[in-house]
Amino acid sequence: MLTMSGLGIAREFFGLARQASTNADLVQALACVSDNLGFDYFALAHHVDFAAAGHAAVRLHNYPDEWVAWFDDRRLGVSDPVHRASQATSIGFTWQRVPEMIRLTAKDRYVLQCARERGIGDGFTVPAHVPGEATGSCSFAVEPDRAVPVDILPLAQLAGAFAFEAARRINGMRSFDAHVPTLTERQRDCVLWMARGKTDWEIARILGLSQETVTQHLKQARERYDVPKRSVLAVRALFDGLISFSDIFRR
Amino acid sequence: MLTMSGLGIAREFFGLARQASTNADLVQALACVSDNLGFDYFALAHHVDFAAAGHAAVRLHNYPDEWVAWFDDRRLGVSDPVHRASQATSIGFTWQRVPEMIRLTAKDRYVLQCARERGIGDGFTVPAHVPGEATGSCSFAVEPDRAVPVDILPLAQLAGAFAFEAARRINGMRSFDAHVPTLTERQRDCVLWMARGKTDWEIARILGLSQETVTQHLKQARERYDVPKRSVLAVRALFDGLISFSDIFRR
DNA sequence: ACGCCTATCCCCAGAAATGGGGATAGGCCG
DNA sequence: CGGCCTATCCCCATTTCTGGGGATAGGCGT
Repeated sequence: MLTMSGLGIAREFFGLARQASTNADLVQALACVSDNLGFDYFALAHHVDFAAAGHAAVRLHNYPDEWVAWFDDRRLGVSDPVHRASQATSIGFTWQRVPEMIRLTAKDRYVLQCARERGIGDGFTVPAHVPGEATGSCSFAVEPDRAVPVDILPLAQLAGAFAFEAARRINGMRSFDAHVPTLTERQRDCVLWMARGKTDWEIARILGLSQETVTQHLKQARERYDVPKRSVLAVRALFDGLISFSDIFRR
Repeated sequence: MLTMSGLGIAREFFGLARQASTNADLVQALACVSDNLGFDYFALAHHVDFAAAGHAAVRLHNYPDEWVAWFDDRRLGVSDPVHRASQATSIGFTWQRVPEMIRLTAKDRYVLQCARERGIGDGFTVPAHVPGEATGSCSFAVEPDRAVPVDILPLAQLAGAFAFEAARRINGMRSFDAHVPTLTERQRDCVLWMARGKTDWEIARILGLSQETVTQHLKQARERYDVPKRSVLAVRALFDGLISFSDIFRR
């Protein structure tokens, strides 16, 4: 449809992706950019067992039905070698490089071989990960007899990243009805140390309080969030940004 | 506008970043691209308390010394609002959008104000996250009286992403010791229901297992992640993308 | 001064989780 | 085939958490 070249393709795609308000819009935009960049297929997906958790995950693609059925039958969403490799890098990679990135098992090689037999040759995958959300990626692929257009890979990198973010926006990955309880400083401190795996007694030592006081703070924090267990308290506190993964993992 | 000169800048930078074998090389390349894109500053960093965990983290920048000293004094590596916001998205964002992305505290506003007073105005931050590694980002900033060059932000997005990956390569972040444990299907199921606040007994009812089996699955999951408490297990499973907030909150 | 929030401390009983030790059965892979 | 992983079940003792009930003290605003 559109004749685009170089960054013109990119500019056009960003406009489409930004305006897309439905997954159908995004599929159309991806099909367009994928075609213009010289690819045969695109696939934007969360790395989940799609059959089991379909409603919470996004998957947009124009892969052959036969391949998708085969993929889902074997529940490859999380164990697919390309998906696994995409968890080892922050930018896009061609599938030729997968063996350098992860240890391929016999099963992985079998998966790649089967993909080839079903029309999927080489490809380029842009990983996308947001802490607290399912890992995902946006891939562009060519048929077995064709080569990945290496010259435009930076553009594919951009398109993949923008497309994934558009998918997050469209599918409300971050939307959340307000009602965010406020915790006191001490309650937050206790929640943070709790999320780090400390017992009430240990938190008491760390903060210089009595064990009873820490228990009380966490009890009140649970009450404010109206959750029954500290594991949910940690999750909710993370989701609301009360504490962050960096907070928890820093030493 | 995305101009041919913009594309030229990008091409040149990718070459430099790919060839860079030391952090000094990368700093030089970043300074060059930052300048050419119309920014005054760049900062590529892991979101950690740099003073405390400097050896394991990367930080390359050309910020004013005064600002960095102020930043480190307050250990803002993890709580800096821009860093926190970068954990809520998969692509770059201008700092003006931070208030839409996270809840700003009074302290956050103070931090942003102080940055302004120390020569840092608006900016554009590209998040970079690899499961199992510290979150990080690559930012480009302008002085308070200048505007972020919005037209070239896609190029900044690309440059930031490539620069971060180059930093990972140069600093050997691709170590396999940051392993993400694999859980079995059942273990994952149990972790998910646990993160939703269910007791072992309840999970057993839900999954049609005995309470002992659920206890066992969660025990083994904790062992694989080498964590002592289910709250940490929930946090780690979230961080690694094994389960997601959408999984937990969907009903 | 009074109400409200916060932080701190205390007690108790019962439920739940943790950390050991086991066993059986099926599937997959070399 | 024999070893390894997985899923399922079971027992035990101890620790930890949860959900009730309290108390004292300071700060803050009206």
